[in-house]
Amino acid sequence: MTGVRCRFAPAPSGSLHVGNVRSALFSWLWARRNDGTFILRVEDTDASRVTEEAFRGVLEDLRWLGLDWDEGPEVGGAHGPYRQSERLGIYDEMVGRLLTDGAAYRCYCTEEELEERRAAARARGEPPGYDGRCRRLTDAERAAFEAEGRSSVVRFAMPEHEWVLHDLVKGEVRWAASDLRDFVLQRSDGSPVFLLAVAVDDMLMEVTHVVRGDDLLASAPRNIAVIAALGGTAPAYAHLPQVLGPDRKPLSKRHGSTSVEAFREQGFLPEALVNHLALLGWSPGEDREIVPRQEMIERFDLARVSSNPAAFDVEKLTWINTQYLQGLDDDELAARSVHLFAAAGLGVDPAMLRRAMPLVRERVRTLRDVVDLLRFLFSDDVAPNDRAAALIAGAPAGYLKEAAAALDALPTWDAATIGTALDELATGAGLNRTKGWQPVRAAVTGSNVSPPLPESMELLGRERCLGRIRAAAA
RNA sequence: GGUCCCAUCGUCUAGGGGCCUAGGACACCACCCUCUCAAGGUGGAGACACGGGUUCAAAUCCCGUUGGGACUACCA
Repeated sequence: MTGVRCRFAPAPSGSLHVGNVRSALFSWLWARRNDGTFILRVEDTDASRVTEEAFRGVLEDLRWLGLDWDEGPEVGGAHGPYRQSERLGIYDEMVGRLLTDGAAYRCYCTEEELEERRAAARARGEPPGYDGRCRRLTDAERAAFEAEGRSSVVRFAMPEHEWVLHDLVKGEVRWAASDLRDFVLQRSDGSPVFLLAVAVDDMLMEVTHVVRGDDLLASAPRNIAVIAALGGTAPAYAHLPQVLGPDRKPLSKRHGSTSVEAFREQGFLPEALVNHLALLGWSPGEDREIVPRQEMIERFDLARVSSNPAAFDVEKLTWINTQYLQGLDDDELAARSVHLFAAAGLGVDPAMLRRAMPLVRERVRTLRDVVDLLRFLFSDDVAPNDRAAALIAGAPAGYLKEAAAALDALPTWDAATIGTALDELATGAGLNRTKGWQPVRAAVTGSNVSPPLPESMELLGRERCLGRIRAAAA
């Protein structure tokens, strides 16, 4: 008896969008939860649109998210190959079997004819699917079409009875026989259609649980029928509700930056993204929100997955991200930020970056915030932003010049000493700490917002601080 | 149009007949803390779509209405 086998079968369209990732995650969680096998299968039969780069993007995203696969591209497995483009021969063979068994038939209807009859059926208020005409062709008629040189597709002869699916999250779903019409398995150019490939692969790969979006719910009975016709055992199905965008429309390219890549570039941690996605349609119970991976695996249960759609909430993701960010130690936080500094065109001194971590940890929501907050350390271009310029302009006459002199005279350069000096300076000018420190902050960092000032200045070094303050004073 | 799916605070959810004058989280508001910004703390506002049933009792079960969504291809 084989254990639980789950799969994720994305079309390689570049970076995965988070709705797909949620499906991948739940499938992965179910496999892990049951000490089962997680399979990655790439649905790349639509060769025209698939690039090697898009394929790599999918693998990269999954790895970044920590959704490791036991069978699939680059890791192999006993049920390969795992790219549908490499399985074309298998689909051919299966179509042949279906044809000889009479479970499928050649259909010679042209697109125009189909369209016409569809429109007519619809006008009569009947289900618009294929009417089954070629299913009943006589040998003579078939021969005539062949002689005529008509091209043909292979259609599946859908058994005419009611279909019942016991979906793991939707419960019992029924379809009347009349609603499930004969569908195309193989196009006239010989290429397999999704419905065929999925069924064949799930069967051959011995998948036990198909966890996917509920936009595929209606294709379940077709998948099952094909597998049955092939003599296989159909897997159990769990159709997940859609992930919605802020406008409550299914999340799609229309919502712009919803790709894993985009979130990574915006400075989100994979564990935060995973955590948020896990909470969409599933709840760990006990009012838990932050759920570490291991615990997520232990608590996950398809039976507890909700069947109503959930909207992806960047605000909540951001909050979750800060929770994880605060849990990172200095080395990790620094290491995870480095690539974003590079992306921002900033070269970093690793030691200095590392020392700055305690200053920013509790004031960043994304890794990009780390870059924004620390930019002044790694770039001497600190032209003040508008608010900073206003602070500098609003300082008492000669205030910054005085500050430079006082700081220059300090016996030692450490946060405590700097802080005391700044306070004395402020009191001398009749200002409170807030008012007194802000102009200095603006001069040193170019911004009205920064990590704690004395500590920041210690890190920056006396010379660079003085240079900036004098420049601002001028 | 047909078939199917879905319906608790703005959002994610807990809830699976009495424990609910509906709990938690994000966001929001106020206050506290405070060198800016955050983080943190305290408090606040905020929901069972509607209408019928069933039942001693319904957010929870059933039906309908309304509203969303999916599918309805030689797309996946």
